Amino acid sequence: MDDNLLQYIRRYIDISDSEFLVFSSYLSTLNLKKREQLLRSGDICRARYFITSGCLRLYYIDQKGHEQIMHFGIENWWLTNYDSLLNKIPSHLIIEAVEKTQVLELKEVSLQELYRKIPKMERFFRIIMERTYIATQRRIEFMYSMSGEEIFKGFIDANPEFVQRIPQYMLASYLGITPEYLSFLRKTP
Amino acid sequence: MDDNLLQYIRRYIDISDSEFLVFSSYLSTLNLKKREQLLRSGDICRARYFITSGCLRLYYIDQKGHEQIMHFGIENWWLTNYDSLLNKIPSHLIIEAVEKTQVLELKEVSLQELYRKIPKMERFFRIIMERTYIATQRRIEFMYSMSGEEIFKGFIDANPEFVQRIPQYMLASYLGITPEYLSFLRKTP
DNA sequence: TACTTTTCTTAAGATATCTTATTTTTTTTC
DNA sequence: GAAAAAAAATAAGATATCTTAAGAAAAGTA
Repeated sequence: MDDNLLQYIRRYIDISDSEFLVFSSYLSTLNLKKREQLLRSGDICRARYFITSGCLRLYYIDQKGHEQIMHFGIENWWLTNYDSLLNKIPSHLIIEAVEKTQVLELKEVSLQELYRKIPKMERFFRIIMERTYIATQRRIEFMYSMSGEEIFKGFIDANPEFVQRIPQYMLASYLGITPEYLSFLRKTP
Repeated sequence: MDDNLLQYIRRYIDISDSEFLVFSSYLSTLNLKKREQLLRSGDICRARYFITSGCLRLYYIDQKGHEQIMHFGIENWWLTNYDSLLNKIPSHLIIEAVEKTQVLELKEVSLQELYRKIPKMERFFRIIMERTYIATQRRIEFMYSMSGEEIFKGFIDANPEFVQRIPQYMLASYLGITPEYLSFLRKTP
């Protein structure tokens, strides 16, 4: 379990076994049932979550009462509400398990302490942030330039296995179309 | 000029005058005329740009030949194509001056050297990245939950002075609507 | 000042996407 | 394994937004 994480970290920085042990000591494992929430609307987010198995979604409820999914997170992704976490403001985003999910929790206070103990973790999280940002940029570009139909077809082509894993109405929300329209698009060849 | 930058950096990290001098030595000042390009389509992006005055836009040309503006940058913002910069791939995004603009150029190779000399710059750019990401997240959320009309009205309410500064067709592109539709929305009360 | 280029407006017709409502299918729960 | 709940499909009508095309206004240039 933690071995997977070690490999993941070593993709980005050199870290000794002993340093990794220190890092690990700051993490706690959480097991979530389907639909269990890690972050509730109104609460201030206090931690980052590294997903070891399963799938999370980050979403909010809009004025019309509809769920809007901003992100999904799967194995080997970090997920949190950065705005709430770093600016210490109540979250209107919800983090919830789409399926049975296991995460490693890294509390933000612990992380600040960790930065002091092992300064190179600063580098690690810089790199993670850069990569997260790039992924988001690509997504914006994708959604800017295409119609709903192209977004939908492009997404299932690029992520066929993931599409199988989540309910269709969640995919629709993530892609920014209604479930009915998605259903309509599925039919058309 | 550089004093403004120093203040800006000290908002996020403690940095001594001498450390700042080292940092400054890695920067070069560039002056751009309106429409001059900092990054051309097809080139690999090699630097980050800190805008000291003026306005840049980051955009691409879509399949239909239309400009799609992903971002604007104004005073005290960093702008670059992170995907091209960090993954060393040719950029299809263009960075161009909307008006007469002055930037400080920080080459990526220099930055890697700087991280070694002054490790706390690692922290600085981590924080900048986090803030940049949060700004983008907020924007996605904004655009997800609203119609074109609401996006437009919300944006001019939030950024009245900026709206004055750029041509309307650029604003339309940034907001993801056609200039004709924007023009139509402006009339309706 | 006049000329050229760029930007903005207007309006009619076209279309992508949403709404609402109903039915069918699949999944969950007891 | 039956009942209940959740998810998906279907379809008709409504609407937000785009397309196209032309003319007006503004800005840049000689």
